Amino acid sequence: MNAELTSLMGGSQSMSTWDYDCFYASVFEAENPALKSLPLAVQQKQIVVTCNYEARRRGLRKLQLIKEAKRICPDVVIMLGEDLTKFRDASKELHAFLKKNTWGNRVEKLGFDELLNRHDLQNSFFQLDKFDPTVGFAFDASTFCGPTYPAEPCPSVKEDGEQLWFSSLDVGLRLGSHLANYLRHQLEQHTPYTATVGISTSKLLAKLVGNLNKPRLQTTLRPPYSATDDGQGGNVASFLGQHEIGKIPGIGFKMAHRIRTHILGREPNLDVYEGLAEEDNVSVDVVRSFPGMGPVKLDEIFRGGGWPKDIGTKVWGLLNGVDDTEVAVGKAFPSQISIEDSYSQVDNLQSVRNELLPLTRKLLRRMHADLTEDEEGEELTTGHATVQAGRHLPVKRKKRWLGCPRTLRLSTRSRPPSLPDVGHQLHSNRISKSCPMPRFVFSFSETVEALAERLVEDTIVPLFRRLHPDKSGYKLSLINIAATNMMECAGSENSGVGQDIGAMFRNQGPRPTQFSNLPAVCSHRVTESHFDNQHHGLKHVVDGEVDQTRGDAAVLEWTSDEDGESENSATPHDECTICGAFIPWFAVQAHSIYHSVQT
DNA sequence: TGGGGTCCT
DNA sequence: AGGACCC
Repeated sequence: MNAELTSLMGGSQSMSTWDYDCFYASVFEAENPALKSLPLAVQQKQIVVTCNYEARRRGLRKLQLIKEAKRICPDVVIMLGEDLTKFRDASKELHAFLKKNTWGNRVEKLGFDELLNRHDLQNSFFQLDKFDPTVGFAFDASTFCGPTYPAEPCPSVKEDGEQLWFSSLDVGLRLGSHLANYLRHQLEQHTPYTATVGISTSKLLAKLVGNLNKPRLQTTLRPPYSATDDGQGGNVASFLGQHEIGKIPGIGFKMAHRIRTHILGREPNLDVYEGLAEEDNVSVDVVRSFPGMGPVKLDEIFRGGGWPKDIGTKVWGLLNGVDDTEVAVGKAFPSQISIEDSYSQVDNLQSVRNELLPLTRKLLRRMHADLTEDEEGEELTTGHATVQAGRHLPVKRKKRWLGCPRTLRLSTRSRPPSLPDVGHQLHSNRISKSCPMPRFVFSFSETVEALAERLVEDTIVPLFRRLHPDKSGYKLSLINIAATNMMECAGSENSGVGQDIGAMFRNQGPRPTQFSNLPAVCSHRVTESHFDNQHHGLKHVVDGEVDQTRGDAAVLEWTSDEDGESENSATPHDECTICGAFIPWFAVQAHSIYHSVQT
């Protein structure tokens, strides 16, 4: 394996990004399944923040004006989604689902509907026992599961008997694709939600490749990633190169604008409504091959923008498919909680007070929901432990703070003077003031209602006066209250690296009952017709009726090691000295752990 | 154009 | 305290 490849793999082999399909709309559909067959849009103020696929089929889009949506699709069903509570709750459930199936708590959240999951193939349970399919799950390691980019392997590779790149990268990605498929089906079985997944070796690549097959499918970026010796370009370069520069995660509106301006030699025409004009598109390929382009040039392009010091190097890396950022460990609580609302016009102190009170109540409720736990919380998380704790019933539920915000921040946005402004809405207009979070808000003995009133009068109104010293003259279009500067409270658990091995054993594989229809050993390969891309939105699970063609049994069939794989296999296997099963290298460690806890 | 979040300077 | 980025 060459050094470039090692760098692309980042040592982590494989990871996936999970994107829950039209998330807000799915939450409403989960509440009321009758909505599934109707065009459904979720509204915040004047816009459609998301809509289901039936609505998209009829021409609706995300971030469309409500007016426009109603014009295009008069019978659209509209749900109000300004209160995020139910979405946040659903998001937590989905995070918990993936976390319990992942070693080392390597599940990072990006917003409410996106997760990054670092696969841990050393510890994941594949093919643990060839004769007992209930341990782990079986799969055909000679194929990728589900759609890939490119769809077919490079022809030149097949001719090449040596298959230089047929390495741990291949194995890791194949495995990643099967693991993702397994987990997607688990998700669909156990929750009302569906997800779209991208599998690759970095956040950058996994996120982008996941966009290729959108609802309810997965896509894996195939090797070879880097250029091979015979001059074939790698798939990373060909895949990334086609993307418009602003589509690359990490290159936002401002940086994309600077790059386009430099490449085009003029300001792009930015129609805020139509997006970027076709002739102003600048692809990654064009940027990368622009004369003199490199980290130094990029630093020059970004000079004076207040970006981090090493931004040129970082962006050059992204353009070349290099993203070394680790999947973060899932945090026990957020590092900031904020509540905001927008208004047509708030212009006097009494209206401000009227708006501050409900916002503050919501903030305090959120602090209780997200930053506290029951004193005996961890003992009560599983049914098993509940029985043991039952001896002490009735249990006194004492709450305690897990995290403690030390700062309170008030932000406002003023309505811009109503100039028929052709200029872009580049600056956000928000201003803020902060102060220490008063201690009394952490009291468990007073009601949220009482605490909120006190907080508004004692703390937030004074903050507001500092923020807007002039008695009048402000026209607020937004107020935001935030609890920030979060500190971990003493005594909270150190949610370190994968401690509950027992729980992982219980969760890594399907329950035995799910395999009750399976023969103990299946020796045929998974056929094409089993893959999701063959049903492409045709078959769905309808209200509790499970579509058998999508179940574990159909998708996760076994391929025996000895026939297809052994002679030309690039996947090393070891024979287990205890049970005699052939174990791929990546599962050896997990397999031995399996034996060690089996007794 | 919403109601959230992250990290960096 | 603000500004970039993300969804």
